[in-house]
Amino acid sequence: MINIDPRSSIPIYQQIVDNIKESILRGILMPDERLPSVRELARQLTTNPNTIQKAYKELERQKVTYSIPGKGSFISEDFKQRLDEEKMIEIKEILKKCVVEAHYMGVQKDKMLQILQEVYQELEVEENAPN
Amino acid sequence: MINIDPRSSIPIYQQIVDNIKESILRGILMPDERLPSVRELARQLTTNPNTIQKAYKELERQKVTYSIPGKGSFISEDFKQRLDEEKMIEIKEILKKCVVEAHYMGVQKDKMLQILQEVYQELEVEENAPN
Amino acid sequence: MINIDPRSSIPIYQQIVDNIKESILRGILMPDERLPSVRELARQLTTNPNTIQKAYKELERQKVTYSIPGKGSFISEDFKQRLDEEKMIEIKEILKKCVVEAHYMGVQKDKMLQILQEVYQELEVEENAPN
Amino acid sequence: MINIDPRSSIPIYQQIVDNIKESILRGILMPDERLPSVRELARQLTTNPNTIQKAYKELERQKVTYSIPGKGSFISEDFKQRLDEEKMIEIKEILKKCVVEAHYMGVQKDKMLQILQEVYQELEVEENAPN
DNA sequence: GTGGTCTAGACCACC
DNA sequence: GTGGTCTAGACCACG
Repeated sequence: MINIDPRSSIPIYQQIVDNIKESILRGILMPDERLPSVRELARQLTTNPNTIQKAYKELERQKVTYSIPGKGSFISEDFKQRLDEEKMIEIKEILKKCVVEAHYMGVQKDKMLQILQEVYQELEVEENAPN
Repeated sequence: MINIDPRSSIPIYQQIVDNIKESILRGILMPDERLPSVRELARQLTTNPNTIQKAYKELERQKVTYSIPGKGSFISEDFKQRLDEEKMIEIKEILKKCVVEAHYMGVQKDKMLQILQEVYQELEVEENAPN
Repeated sequence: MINIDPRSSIPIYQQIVDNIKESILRGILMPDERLPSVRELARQLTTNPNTIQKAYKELERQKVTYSIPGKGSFISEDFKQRLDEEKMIEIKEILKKCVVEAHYMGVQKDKMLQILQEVYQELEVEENAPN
Repeated sequence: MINIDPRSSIPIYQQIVDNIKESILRGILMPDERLPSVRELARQLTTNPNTIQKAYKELERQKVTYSIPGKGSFISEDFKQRLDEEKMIEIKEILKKCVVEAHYMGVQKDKMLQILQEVYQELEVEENAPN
């Protein structure tokens, strides 16, 4: 389920964090579901338990999961953070970088909008709840 | 013109690269325009010349600029790379990460599309060229 | 009566100990009153009897309760330990940590004194015995 | 400056975090001041660099410090977090535990208030700014 | 030189 | 069994 590229410049623990957060969005992981144990996942991914531990702790810090010592790590209830100005700027910054890169590949505005739509479709997330 | 945040986790040389690429998109820097010399920019940003050198080298590698030995670095003609499958996936990956983060801040699909539009407006780029 | 949060980072047995000590202070549990049996409480809290056992043992160690083999655990008479220098330092240390955390939340001295008063009121303890 | 008790049940990295936060409050560490490097402090405290790293990262996560890779870790500007309801409850919980413990040592309300005052004096913090 | 990541292997408390 | 902490030693990118 979790796919890691050890050659990527993105740290392994970060890849795990991203991967799990995406799985939750996809509905593959449900609230209160138990994640593999640190040792178990370490064996699966043939990495060091410390690396998994780091990923799990980061997830817990972000309140994406909660851990019960002696029991395991579990998916939190779905929640929404406060959307403050700072985070809005952060999203915009990443999008801007995306747009700049896209420009150099000849991808223009309407194409980008289309790709964004596709991304949502691939995540199988229908977030446009009817008002 | 170039704004650097030395406290950011993004390497300084990378910030410079991003900054210049954005300026080109905005039309602030025009083709064949000369960039400041390494020493000049290093003084302006009160940073290490080696860092500037690294940024300029990276820009050249990406063919965003070209250099004439003894003259300096210059902005390349506007160009479009071939949009291969690999790069498409790359864009999608970044967008996906953006979408996942946005989800946890309660930002949904239509809001994201709107933000993307805003980003294009702020870049003052009219890329919807007639086909 | 006893409220346990299995997701808390505080060990369950510790939560039980704290909970019972607080109940005694509130006057909910009176001297010589019998605590539920280990099995009984384990069922109530849907937890492992070993955990309850550990909590009861800790309470007895602290002389908060006493046990009569074959009968059960009972609340001790109200007592005051000798206030030695060591324990005074211990209290101060915890308070200091509290003050440091409060500072970073913008809570200042007079507010902290007020909160401390509130805590006493909520515990419904009138400890200002006439000297 | 930093004092560690390796026999304490409190993790070493946590002791370091607490210690530095207290030093900032005392005015011993000032904004933008540089902390010892990870390796340097590890040598001073005869602990492992990883442990120091963990402490420094936790401080950064709490925005108490900021780090510039290749330069070091620095004290952030003084700041106040939003005081939300959740954190208020947290402070109260710790204070309550403090009060319960104090009770068993025969320390009563007025004595506690006095101790709290002393703690503030020892921290040499005069936070009752005139309005 | 710095911080950041990772591995290998150990010990502990908790349930 | 679980997560949490710690040590010892390694490699990397950055400036």
